[in-house]
Amino acid sequence: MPSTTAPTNDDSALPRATGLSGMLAARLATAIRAGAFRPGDRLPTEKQLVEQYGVSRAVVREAIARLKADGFVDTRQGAGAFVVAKPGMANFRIAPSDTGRIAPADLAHIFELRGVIEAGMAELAAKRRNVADLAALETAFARMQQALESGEDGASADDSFHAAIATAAHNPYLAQFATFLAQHFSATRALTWAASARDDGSAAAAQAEHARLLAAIEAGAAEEAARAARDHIFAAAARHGVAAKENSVKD
Amino acid sequence: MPSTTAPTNDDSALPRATGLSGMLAARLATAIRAGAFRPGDRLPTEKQLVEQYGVSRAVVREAIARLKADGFVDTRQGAGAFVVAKPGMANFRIAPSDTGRIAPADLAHIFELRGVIEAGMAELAAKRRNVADLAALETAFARMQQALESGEDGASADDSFHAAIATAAHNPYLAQFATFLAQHFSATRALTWAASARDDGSAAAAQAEHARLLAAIEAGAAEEAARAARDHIFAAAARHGVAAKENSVKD
DNA sequence: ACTTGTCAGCTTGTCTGACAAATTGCCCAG
DNA sequence: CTGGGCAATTTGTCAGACAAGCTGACAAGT
Repeated sequence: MPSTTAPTNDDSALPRATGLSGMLAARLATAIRAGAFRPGDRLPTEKQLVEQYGVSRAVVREAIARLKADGFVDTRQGAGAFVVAKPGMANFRIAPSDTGRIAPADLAHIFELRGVIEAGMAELAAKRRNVADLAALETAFARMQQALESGEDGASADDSFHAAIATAAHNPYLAQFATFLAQHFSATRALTWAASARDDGSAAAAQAEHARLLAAIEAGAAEEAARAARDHIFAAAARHGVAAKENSVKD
Repeated sequence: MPSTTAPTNDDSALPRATGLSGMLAARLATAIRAGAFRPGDRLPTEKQLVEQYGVSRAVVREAIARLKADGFVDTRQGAGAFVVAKPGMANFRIAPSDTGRIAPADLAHIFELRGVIEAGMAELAAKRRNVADLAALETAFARMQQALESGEDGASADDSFHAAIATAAHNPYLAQFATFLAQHFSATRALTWAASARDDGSAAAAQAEHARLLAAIEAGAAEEAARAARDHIFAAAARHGVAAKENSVKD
């Protein structure tokens, strides 16, 4: 077995997390998701975990604190740490905290979620935008246009454009969630505006979709804005090889 | 100033968190959000925090671990703890972790976000539902109908109905986010199906909206399903006194 | 027989002190 | 001026101890 860095076949081969406490937290989280601890069960005491994993109590406590922050367990002084009824529902994450990566097979679903959000946001933006919102939209659009013509990187202008739509929707929660989703697509946007993508027309196509979206918002056409935003997200997904799911009715 | 429970003017008046570490984490989180520490800044060392707040290093470390889990800071051994570029973007929360409560003024925005999600989900469900999905939808609808006629509590059937829509949309991320949002409205659903609401027709109205939504999904009418879902959420908001925001264009 | 009060053991929360590992800045030799 | 290396600083981990709170059993009383 000459392998030196490859993971071994024991169950300590799911690191991907930094430090002892991170690894222990990841192992406990996967154990909970795997069903080793049912909701309502009390997981081993700190002393037992110390003996079982050969680490200090500080590491165990920090690992459990992370599970607590992730909404997997809830601790009560004197009683113990208990698995909550609905694990992972305290906050919403895209990538599981134990792996830290997005499965490529799930990209289509995430694009779809983003399409729903962007469509709803564009619809509200078309209804509620004021003069300041329109000015911000046009400024970002002009910056993208200049980047497109000069061949520069328009990724930051792209961010500004979508952020301006979020602002124009006048719903902080919607905007926060949209930016939360958007940050997981920074690599995608970088690809769209990369110099290599200038030749195949990716950036130009994206800008055309932006123009349609901007026009709809300026005109106050809510439904057209929603369609334009969703088409834009789906086109972006297609540009990066993420196949949109079929919408056939099966009955 | 006879007030006894009103918050005092010192900065130690934001408990709502359990334990010393929780309070310290809340204070640091609010300090970061207030701008006392800019993104990229290094916050005080553990020793300084120990001296400043009069707690042990274990408490300080646990508080910082919480901020790290919430995505506010990032620690590097030997260097210190640094505020991340975009605080609070590692995961999505409805209620700020330092207060734990939802501001009533924000309820309208949250209802709107839920309306966007439920509409998009219903639209997808109308396109993709299969026979099993339809069976689950009709079962949940029948349970709600029976609860309505017998005067029982139909909250759990209501949950099942919306969960069936999420399943029929065939997008796990969309479903997870929908259930994540829905759990913040358990009190709302309980009110709808409470015995006191049976007389004013709240439950009957909700069930009528459910019927329209179910019919649209069964017919595969995507846009009608989206409208029905959104109207249902907005009607639910109106039933609980949350005024929907005006949609007038201001330019 | 049932209730109630007490208590001992266990578990988490906090404190203290120490050492290991990693980073940073500075000094100094070249 | 440049580069290496050293020392101070800082986070990560370990170990032991006590405080605070919970649980179950047991004894006393009704």
